[in-house]
Amino acid sequence: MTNWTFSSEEASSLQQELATHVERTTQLNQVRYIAGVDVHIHNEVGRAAIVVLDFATLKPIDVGTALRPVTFAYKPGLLAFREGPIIFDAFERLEIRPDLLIFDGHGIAHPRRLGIASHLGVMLNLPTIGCARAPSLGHHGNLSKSKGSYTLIFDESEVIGAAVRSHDNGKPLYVSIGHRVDLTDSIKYVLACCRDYRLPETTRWADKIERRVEKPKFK
DNA sequence: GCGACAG
DNA sequence: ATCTTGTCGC
Repeated sequence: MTNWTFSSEEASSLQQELATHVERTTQLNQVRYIAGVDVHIHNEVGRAAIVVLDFATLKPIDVGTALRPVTFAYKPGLLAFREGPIIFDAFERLEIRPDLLIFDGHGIAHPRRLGIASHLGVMLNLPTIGCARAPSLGHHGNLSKSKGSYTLIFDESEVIGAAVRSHDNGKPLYVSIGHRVDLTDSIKYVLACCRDYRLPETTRWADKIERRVEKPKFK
């Protein structure tokens, strides 16, 4: 399951098949635990982290990490095949199962409507949101500079996501449905997690944190 | 043929 | 993803 050895053509057709299983309506009861997912790759060695937060307080309560070489080269539209396997490794190390996961990448805002958030959402059978820092497909109008504003992204006549201002005067985030969440809720949960978001401060703190693959203790 | 299409 | 500098808001 985590040994993905596909050609680009096979990967692409698998996406078309999996895309038929994506559900674009919200099926969330209560979100008690929400998780952020990201992968860092250096010299073809990947490090993945899934941080589970208590949604009420946004305090971290669990983390799953993984370290392994990546094999699939990056190709636009096929990010899930590069980062997916190591994300599964990290997910298996979680002790607390999140109700909702936010990915660093697109959901249905994707050529075959199956970005990494949708792909992993279907495979994990969990609600997911795509939250990318750069747009992929589609076009959108202007959005105001104030935090919380957003504008829909269209591909032809289809709404595939929204450009969302997560903080005043900052670069927008590109939010899209991953799986089992509608766009309105996707935007809502992303903004809720950006409650005190400030990129420069986040970066400064991140620089001070020693990279580690051991599981921190929260108790 | 050219451009676009996360990380 | 990466790299660098300047600018602005709080």
